Amino acid sequence: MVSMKDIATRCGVSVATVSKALNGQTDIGEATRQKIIETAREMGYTANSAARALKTNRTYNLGIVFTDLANSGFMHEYFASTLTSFRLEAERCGYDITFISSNVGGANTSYLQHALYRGVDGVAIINADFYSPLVQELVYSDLPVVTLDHAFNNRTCLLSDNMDGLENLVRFIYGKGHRKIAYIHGNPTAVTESRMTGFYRAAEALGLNIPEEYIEECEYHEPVSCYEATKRILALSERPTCILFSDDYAYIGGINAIYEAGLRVPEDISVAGYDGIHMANMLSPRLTTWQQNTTELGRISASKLIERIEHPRTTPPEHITIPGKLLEGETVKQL
Amino acid sequence: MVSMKDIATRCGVSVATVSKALNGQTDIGEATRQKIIETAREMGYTANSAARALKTNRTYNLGIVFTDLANSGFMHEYFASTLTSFRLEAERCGYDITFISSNVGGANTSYLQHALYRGVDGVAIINADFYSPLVQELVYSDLPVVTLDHAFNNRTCLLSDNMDGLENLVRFIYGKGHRKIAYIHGNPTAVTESRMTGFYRAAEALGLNIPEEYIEECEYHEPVSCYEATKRILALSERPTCILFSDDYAYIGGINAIYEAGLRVPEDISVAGYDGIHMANMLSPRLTTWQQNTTELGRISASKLIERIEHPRTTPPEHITIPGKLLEGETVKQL
DNA sequence: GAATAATGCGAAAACGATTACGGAGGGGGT
DNA sequence: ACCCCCTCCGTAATCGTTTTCGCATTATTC
Repeated sequence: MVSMKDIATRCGVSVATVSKALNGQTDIGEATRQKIIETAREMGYTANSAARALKTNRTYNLGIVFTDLANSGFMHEYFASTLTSFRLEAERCGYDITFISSNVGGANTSYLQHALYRGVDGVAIINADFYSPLVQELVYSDLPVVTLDHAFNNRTCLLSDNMDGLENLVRFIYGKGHRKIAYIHGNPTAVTESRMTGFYRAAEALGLNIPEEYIEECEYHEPVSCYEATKRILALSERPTCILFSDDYAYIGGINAIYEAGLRVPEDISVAGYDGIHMANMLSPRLTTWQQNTTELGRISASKLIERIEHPRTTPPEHITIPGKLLEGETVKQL
Repeated sequence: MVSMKDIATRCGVSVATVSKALNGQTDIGEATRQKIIETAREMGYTANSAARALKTNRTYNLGIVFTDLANSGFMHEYFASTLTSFRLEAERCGYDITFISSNVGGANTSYLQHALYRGVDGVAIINADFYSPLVQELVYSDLPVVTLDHAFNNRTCLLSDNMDGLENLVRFIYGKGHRKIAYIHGNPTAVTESRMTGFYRAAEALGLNIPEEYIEECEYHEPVSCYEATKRILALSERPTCILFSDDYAYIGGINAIYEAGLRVPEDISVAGYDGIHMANMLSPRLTTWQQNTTELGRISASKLIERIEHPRTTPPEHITIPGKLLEGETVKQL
């Protein structure tokens, strides 16, 4: 590997001069700068990020906590998509991305330890168990941190508009004439809480009476558990006219239960999902759902994190809500 | 940040001793070692990977080339899943993962430049345009490299058994009594070529006559283009009894075309996919497909890459094929 | 032409670790 | 008592940068 020293000797200048020339310092003559840049190109010079990081204490590396909780062996489109746009924005700003996990090489280190070891400039927690002490430790460390879909005091955080989303969804369904609406929600998290609040808020505002049996729980992103919850609801003596599912993917299980019961969508029963994954539009009938703006979620979380890294004094922590939008689809029938 | 120097002064030993104690060198007395380890823990010491990398020329970082070609804004489950298990295995061996892209911070660098800058110990090319000169440059550099689903001379590579997969799929369908089999293949890549070969090999071995019109092209993972290709096939005067789709996800488009034509699966027409994504089992009827073993693909590519990094002399490059398996599903009818 | 200011460059320390080499001290063999 | 050999630890160089400070040299001003 060719280093600055090689360039320096070749150009007959000092290493300091090479460094300054290559980094655009102003106290270098234009002629020498050009010569240095040129020979750097010729010799195939590549900077050494480790040396730079050692000296400057900046790595231009962002840590990502992305734990596949469900362990389902593949990534939820919501997270995958958010991650993709996060990465895009980070790279646009000159940052690379490293996964931060809590045990590397058998050594059972903490997230924070790992982040410090790698010297990342900041961390985005995209997907993790927010209640775990390891996450708490990381969040309240000195590192710039942004979290996704879970708010911490005095830390910036990006939220999908879960409450509004569900409220709007219910209002839309209500507008179609439905009064008996069931909700199969996901496992309890901050996200679920928000959505439940939205659900009940709409119900109250609209004067809906929601019997207890209309509320079921399933596991997010798990069609099988959704299939079973759906069966329980379909077995009720007073069946709802519309079922809201925890998410679009789990809905695949729900629709199976519905078909098995010999019902058609939306003729016999209406349904709606949540997430707005790509597939929702491909199904037939097209699924009515609330689309979260993952592109913005990823982009903004990256840019806010970088802002906090580069201008810590002038960037206060904030809680930012990214609005989604209704995908009308065809699965909610006008009554 | 507490460094080795701090520990050294606290323990009344030299920095060298601290380093050796912490790294398990044998020329340190047991008593001093314990004392050093203990105070390191007390003081909350974390090693500095940059300094270590600078000195040792090893980062314990693996580069990943993972370009979302389709730009579909979300990750294909096949790649996402492979990536997940790659990461798992890498972390088990004490390696972290960094994305390598060809332009960071506006500077239009090459993959190789980026990899060298970050000093990764090796690179896995999971998803990229293998014909691009940037990839070629990377593959034939001095860095240890493994590629996925695209073989290069003298470089280790992991292949899903695309040829066998398609051949077995066709044989299975043939076994169910089908003789008129259409194939909507994906856009031309090395993978597509293998699958086509498998398709024709089976056809020839079984004495099938495949008219030209039975072969259509669509874009991988793109239901809309698959929808159109399917329509073209359904419009043929002599309609096939079974259609093979490029992949399970694109199939969503195909099924829509089939339903639109008023046909039922598998009563009126049989279908099969490829990939074996999670959803295939959730659909109703359950999709017949060939499941690629993404878990093994990811795991083995990581372990082979690490092997080549750690024992370059004794690890020859190899081309490894990972077998998949048939998911029978319910979409191929017994004729 | 002298004083001052601006410009261009180098010396050297520092970042935090690793490692080859050497040396002190103690124990054992003869 | 002598020599040799372990055991255990320190010295110092080194990895490739960045950055402060200072020193020449040249330009500017009166």
